[in-house]
Order: sequence, then C-alpha cells, then structure tokens
Amino acid sequence: MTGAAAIGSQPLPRVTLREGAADALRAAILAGRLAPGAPVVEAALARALGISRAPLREAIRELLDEGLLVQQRAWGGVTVAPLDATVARELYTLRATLEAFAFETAWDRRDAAFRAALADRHAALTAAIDAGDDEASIAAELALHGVVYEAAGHGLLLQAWGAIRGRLTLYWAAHHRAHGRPGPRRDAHDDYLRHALGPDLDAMRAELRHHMQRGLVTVLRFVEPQEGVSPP
Amino acid sequence: MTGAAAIGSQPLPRVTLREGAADALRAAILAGRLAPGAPVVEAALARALGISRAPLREAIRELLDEGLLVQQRAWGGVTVAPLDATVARELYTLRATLEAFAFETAWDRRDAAFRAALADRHAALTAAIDAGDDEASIAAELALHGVVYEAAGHGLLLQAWGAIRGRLTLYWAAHHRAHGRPGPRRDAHDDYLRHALGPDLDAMRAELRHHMQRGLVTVLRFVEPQEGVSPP
DNA sequence: TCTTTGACGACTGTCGACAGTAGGGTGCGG
DNA sequence: CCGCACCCTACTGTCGACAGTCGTCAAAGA
Repeated sequence: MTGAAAIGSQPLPRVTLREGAADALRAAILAGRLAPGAPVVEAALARALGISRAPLREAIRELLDEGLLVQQRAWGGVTVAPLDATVARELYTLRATLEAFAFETAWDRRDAAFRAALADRHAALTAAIDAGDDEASIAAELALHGVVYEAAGHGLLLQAWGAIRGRLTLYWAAHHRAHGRPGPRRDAHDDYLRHALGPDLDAMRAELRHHMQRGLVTVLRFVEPQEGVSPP
Repeated sequence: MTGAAAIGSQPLPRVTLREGAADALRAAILAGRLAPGAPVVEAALARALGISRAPLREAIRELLDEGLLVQQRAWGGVTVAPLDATVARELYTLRATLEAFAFETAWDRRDAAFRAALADRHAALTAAIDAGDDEASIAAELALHGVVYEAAGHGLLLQAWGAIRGRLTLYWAAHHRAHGRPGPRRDAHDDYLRHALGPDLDAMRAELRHHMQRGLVTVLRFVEPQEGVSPP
C-alpha cells in the first residue's frame, strides 16, 4: 500500500452535470431565488448554469419526483411547486406516522452512538438558533430528526423520509424568509430529546403527535393565514 | 356550446416517448423479460424500442426512482433490481405502517362508494384467481389494497403507496413465475374485507399485521429459501 | 361587437453525433 | 511465474440542432 490512503479512501463522489444541476436547482428553490409558482424554462436555466439542456432535463425530472417542481401536463411548462395548505397537512400527518414507525423500529437498538448523535445534533441546532442563522437551523433541525430514521436501519423508510424532507424544507424556508426569524424555539426539542432517550415508547409517540401538531400549526398560520387553525 | 362535447371531455392523454418507454420498461421487468440483475444498456434498448437514447434515459431515471432499476455509481451500468430479502422485509413493514395509517385516515369516511369498491375489486380478484390468471390476480390484489389508499384522500400517501406497489409487483411476479401458480389463496382476503367493513379499527390493525406477516413469509420463502422463516 | 381562424413566437420533446470513463485484455519488465 | 502499465472497446454522459406543440394575437367573417 502506498501513501495513497492519505488523501482519502472515499470512492470520490464523481459528479455528473445532472447531479450538479439538481443540487443547484434545489438550492435555488430552497433559498427562494426561484419562488413558488415561478416558471422553470429549460433553455434559460441551461444557459445560466452553463450546461446543455439534456442533463438539466434529467435534473428537472428528479425534482419533479421530489415534489419541488410540478408539471401540469406534457408540453405544459414546469413551475416551482406552490405552497399549499393541503400538502402541508399531508406532510405533517404522514411524517408523524413515519417518524413513529422509525422510533418503533429503532427503539430497542438505541445505543451510545444513537444517544451521542441526538445530543450532538441538538447542540448544533441550538448553536444555529443562537447564531440566528435560519438556513443552518433548518438543516440542523432536519438532521436532528434524521437521527431516528438512520437508526432504524430501514432503507425504504429513509427514502420516504428524504422525499418528505425536501418538501418540508421548502415550506420552512419560505416561512422563515417571510418572517425573518430563525426556525424553532430554542427549547422546542427538549421534550422530544427527553422522550427519545427515555424508556417509554408510548410517551414518545404522544410527544411526536404534539410536536407535529405544533409544527403544522406554525406552517399553516403562514400558508393559510386567513382561516382559523384547526386540526386535520 | 357546440356539439364538441359529444366527442368527450377528457384532455386526451398525450403520450411522450419517455412515458411510453417507461411503461414498456416496467412491463418488461414485471413480466420477467428483463430478469432481476440483468444489465440495462441504453443503446440496445433504444434501438429495440425504436427511439433515441434521450427519452429512454429519462425513462430509466424514472424507474431508478421507483426502485425497479439500480445503479451503483455514475458511469456504472444500470441493472434490474435484484430480489433481496432485506428489501422484502422493508417493503412489508413499511407497507403495514402505511396501510394502517390509510385505514385510520379513511375510517370515518367509509361510505357506500368505499364499500362498493372493496366488493367489486374483491370480486375481480376472486375471478382472476379462479381463472388461474397470475398477472391479473397480482393487479387485482394491488387494486383491492389500493381502495383504502384512495379513500384516505391523501396525495403524499398515495404517492408512497405507488412507490411500494411497483417493487411489490416485482417480487410477486418473480414469485409467481418461479412457482407457476396464481397468487393469493381464494379466501386470503376474507378477513381483510370483513374487518375493513366492520366497526373495529383495532381489529383491522391486527388483521393488517397478520396479513402482512403472511405475505412476507411467502415472499421470504421464495427469496431466501435456505434460512428459517423468522419475523423481522 | 363577438366569434373564429390563421400565423407567429417561445417552448418542450426528440434526435444523431461527440467526448469522456470504466473494465478487460495484452504485452512488457521484474 | 507474477505484477504493472498500456491500450482498446463498450458504454455512459453531454452537446447542439431539429421537429412538434401550446398560448397569443391580430385579421377576417358573422
């Protein structure tokens, strides 16, 4: 073995233009540079990214599957997914179900690494909130919740979480952009953490319902400010 | 209004080559003409379908997202997803969770149309089994279970079910091809139907667990015949 | 004035060709 | 005989150009 190992043993994530374009598109949407409802024109975007339309088209298809873009019909234009109260409700109800399943699956496998990951990411979230960094606090909150999904060791579940996470980010980012204040309150995850580390799975389930309900109410007040807040 | 209404009000589903290619690929995989693990070469497939590689590539991406195809890394070949016991377990555990959520959501909305749909599709399933038509019985069983997902009126849930359904079909089709006998037993859904129409949601939940457990055992005996059958 | 029809522009869907990469085989040096 | 560098082929990723479709708008007809 030569000194080659010194420069890293990862397979070197070779990026294709499609991947790069997908990342750039995601970033632009989540940062609000492409507002919800805005049209996405292939030729213009390709020119802006300095690539041809072929890889960009594949990237667009990817975001269509993720739900960040929508297309009414063939030959109809692609637009950034608009914010919608119904979708928001669906996001939180499905997420509550999936996260409960994740806890059930991971419950008996909670080890030192699990507890450490929860603590670390919660610290990172708190730090981001204290720093007033919206973008970082969104990512940190998602990373915190991601701990359980990863601990469940369930590939399909992780994939489902990924599909939800993208859209969730869209709503949170839009919300924070509109209100100009960092995401969750500093103590919003104290109970979550306590029960996640505790002995009572049913208590965790209840905490999840409360947590999701609170999150949904916050998003709904933003997406649908005219109507009274009511559980789905 | 002119006589235009006489020829139909549907938007006329215009198909692109991408959609057609995706359907053809799906059909070939599920029919076993493309066996699990078989390589998928763009140029050869495009020639076989009589189209260029561009729309075929987008169709391949679509099936990659659905899990019917897999790609190890960039520039690595795409192959048909191999059958895997772990994935099978994940399919059934996640499906049990989602279908329980679907019943919870739809429970208070079960109306005459719901009951009729259940009865109709169960009759279709029974007919397919009696006719010894494997392919039809697979589609019929999926359609029967689809009733609840549709009744829940939950777009994201429906999408998640679609993602699971594709892979499930892959496993069932391979199983039936290998054993040469039609799918579920004729009475396998009697309890399912009874509880789905009954008053007790908890009983339905229990029935779901049993139903999924039985289905998983059947698939596992096929995918992983060497090892003793044990719950996940 | 209102409806219909044709042309126009912008865009998406599709194509054939080019560039770059991974894996396998071959020949050389050790 | 074994290890290594090189080449060669098949394939994927990318490109620029062409064809088909949709929305718009102005002109013609009722």
